[in-house]
Amino acid sequence: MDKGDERKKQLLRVALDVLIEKGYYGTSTREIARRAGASSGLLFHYFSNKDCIYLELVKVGVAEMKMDIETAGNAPYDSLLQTVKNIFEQLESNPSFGKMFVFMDQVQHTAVKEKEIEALLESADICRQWEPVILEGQRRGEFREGNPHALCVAVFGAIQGIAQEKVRIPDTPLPKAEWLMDMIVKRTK
Amino acid sequence: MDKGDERKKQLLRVALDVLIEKGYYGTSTREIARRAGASSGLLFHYFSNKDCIYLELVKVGVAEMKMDIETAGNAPYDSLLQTVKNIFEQLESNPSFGKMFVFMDQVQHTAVKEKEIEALLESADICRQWEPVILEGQRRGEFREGNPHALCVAVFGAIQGIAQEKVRIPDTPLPKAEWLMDMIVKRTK
DNA sequence: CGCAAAATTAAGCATATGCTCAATTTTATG
DNA sequence: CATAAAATTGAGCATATGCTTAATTTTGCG
Repeated sequence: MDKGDERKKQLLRVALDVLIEKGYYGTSTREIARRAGASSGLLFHYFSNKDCIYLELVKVGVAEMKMDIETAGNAPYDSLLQTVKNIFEQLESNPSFGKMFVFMDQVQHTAVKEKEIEALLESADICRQWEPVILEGQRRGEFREGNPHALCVAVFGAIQGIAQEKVRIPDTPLPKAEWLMDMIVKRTK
Repeated sequence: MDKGDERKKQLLRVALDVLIEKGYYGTSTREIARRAGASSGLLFHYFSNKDCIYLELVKVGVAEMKMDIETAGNAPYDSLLQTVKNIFEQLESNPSFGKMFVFMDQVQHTAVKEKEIEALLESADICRQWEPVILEGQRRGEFREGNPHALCVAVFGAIQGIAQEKVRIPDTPLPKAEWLMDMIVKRTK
């Protein structure tokens, strides 16, 4: 039972809440400490500085955003549908998952001059992740023609926007994953 | 040529940029003034306090978000399609339009204890705006069945998320408006 | 118990912040 | 040009911030 490690995790949880509420620059180390029932000194005992807390959370966020699309041989439609379904399920059941969406979105619009953070964000150009599956779907003639990047933007943007709404108003009803898929499959009418 | 009014507008423009970059709490009145080539004193000559600048921008944002869907007798599909097309055209041609999207999204996740701001945000539950047209489309059998609120969330969330991506990476290719419509029209296959 | 390692605190420093105010410069107009 | 209104400045107060440091308490363990 590493008591110190528990405190650290707790401080990170609180930090995420405050960061979502007030943004990076508006989040004071004092408030994080106070809300966690600790002193400023203690916070700086566990984290060498404020940036370091932020960086740690961004790392978690990037990892969480990388939803592995099991393109392993599966049909592009099925694997994408399953991925979207997974995300929606997590949004319904796990509030901190949605929070991370909001946090990461905020991170991407916040100018923080930290080399390491910028590198992390580039490594996780989350939107483009979907491009290979979409290309494969187009090759097979299952997905509609058009700029594959634009198709990525459509489906990923939708997920992002829907997640934001869900966090803001938790009882928001989520659309069906199939509806989103209809944006990218080839029309038959 | 009201010189003072021009300054005020300029200060508001700069304030929007800084607010998007750093969030409400991280935006200092000094920085707004400095970036606008003015002194702190001048800023407080035009705005009685920081909240007042924020409020003014939120007002503009709320107004800009209320895209009037001309449901006037038009078929729901056509009027919705036209609305989405308009939004995408503005996103391509007018960068400040996209910025407002990002700003308003940030506003909705930022806890600022200002009665007036909360009231404004409620008055502009932007997502639900679309519900009447969607209901009419369902009544006519043109739109798919399902929770109309969820259909709103799908199409509005998508627009929101796409706008965010466009602001973050300006050369992002936008999806076609018709693709978004495919989320809500009744499938024929 | 004894005692070192770990957890925690409180005070404090240098700097940044929101905002005020008296004073100065610029502008417009008779 | 004169003069009042408008625009603008810069110093300054009270408070909040990031972070340090020396000191104190709590914890685990032989």
